[in-house]
Amino acid sequence: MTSITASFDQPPTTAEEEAYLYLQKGLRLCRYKPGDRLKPEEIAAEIGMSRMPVREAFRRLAAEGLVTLRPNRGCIVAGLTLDEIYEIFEIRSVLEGLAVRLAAPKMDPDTFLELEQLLDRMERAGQAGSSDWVVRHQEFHALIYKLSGRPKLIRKINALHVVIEPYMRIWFDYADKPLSAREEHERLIRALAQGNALQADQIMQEHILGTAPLLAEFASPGRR
Amino acid sequence: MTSITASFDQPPTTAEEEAYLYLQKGLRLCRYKPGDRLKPEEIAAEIGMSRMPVREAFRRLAAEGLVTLRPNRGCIVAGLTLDEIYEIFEIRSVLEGLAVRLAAPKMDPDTFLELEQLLDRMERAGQAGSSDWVVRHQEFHALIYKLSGRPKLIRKINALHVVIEPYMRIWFDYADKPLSAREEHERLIRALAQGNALQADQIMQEHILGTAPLLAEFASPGRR
DNA sequence: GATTGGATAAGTGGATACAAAAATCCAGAA
DNA sequence: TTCTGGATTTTTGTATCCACTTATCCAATC
Repeated sequence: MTSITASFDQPPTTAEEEAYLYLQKGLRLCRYKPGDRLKPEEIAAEIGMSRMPVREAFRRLAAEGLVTLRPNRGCIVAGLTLDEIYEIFEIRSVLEGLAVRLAAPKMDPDTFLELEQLLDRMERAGQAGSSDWVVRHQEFHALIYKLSGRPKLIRKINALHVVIEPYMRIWFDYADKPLSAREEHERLIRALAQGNALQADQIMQEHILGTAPLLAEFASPGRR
Repeated sequence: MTSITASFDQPPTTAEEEAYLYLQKGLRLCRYKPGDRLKPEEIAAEIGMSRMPVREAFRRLAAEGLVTLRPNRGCIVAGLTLDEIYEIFEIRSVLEGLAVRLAAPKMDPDTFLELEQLLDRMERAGQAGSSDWVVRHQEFHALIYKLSGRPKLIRKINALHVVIEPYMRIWFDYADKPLSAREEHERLIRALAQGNALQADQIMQEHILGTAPLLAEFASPGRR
């Protein structure tokens, strides 16, 4: 249905697009690790093109903060310090808080039902220990954000999610998240159903800032 | 001192960098208008390089939302609809609110003094009708944000400022801003001086959302 | 007069080539 | 052994070239 991360709907139309998606995927799946050097020639060979489109893809990724580009020094996978992870969570908290605040007045019974169903599926997936939980969780949040009707805001939120995905992945793999998150999610949709925008905002901010310390615990070893 | 917008400190080290700064400047100063088509060849000729670095600069600008890039259709200067301007102001309000909230605990007497001095200079520039007001105003805000100690947050705020600069420019030229803003600025630094983070956040959000309608008034005619 | 089809021009995307910069390697000296 | 300086290799930055897509223009047709 609605994916929180960028749409992979249509196949890439240009080589640059293909390179961009290929690299983004590699970064999100941790195929490339922080500090790794991405060599244009190598990557170009992997996907069967010349260095040029790859270089252009680098520029985009750099603008999104996924890699660092230094003149004559090539492209380095950007890592996040603990402070930076926290900072991104702070930013997320206000952006996603804003999104739910704006979504609250647009809540309708149909959407409420859909959200409850997603919660149920999350619950089941969580109990089964299925990785499906992550996907449903993203759908749950994406659905709410979409309600806000703010495309630019949603783009910014998604961009941040891509940046922290490698760190979230560590967390998802080890932490016992479904239990802790469940109650907050229910409080959230209840506030939304009541049209209590400020409370929903508040819950979302706590929801996000609450996960930051947990994540730091897993992200810290081996991080600069 | 501290400039709110990107640093023009050192001269560009690569042709791509030069193209990027050249284009960004052109966009900020409204030399290129929304809907204009930017032809790589033309621009490359203007600054004495080939199309390649210009194309790469386009990618960065596109990632920042300043231009739109469509396959085989070239590079179009992005315009903002009224809705999009509002949306950006909403995003700004929470981001800059967060920045002052985080700045509050780090406030010290020296900085307070510096802020007051900047307010005075703004006051004088405003009464003289000098465009200096805009620069001081940016310095004032930049100083507070810097206090927050959140580099990524500051970068995001600055990026948004670049996007709306052409619209702010219209507003600065016509509106009677110093009078309306003065009181809010004073309330802001008073809240900061008292370490009242939440109140400072609140004031900042109101400060930003309050200017949005004024700006829309000027931005609307002729905008799609 | 408006519309359509196709020739022509303009522009874009990508590969290759080449110069310049950085990284690497290795021999010789301390 | 460790450090240093320079030659070699690798990699990056940019220009140029070619193929292909899109835009423009003009004439033939309705």
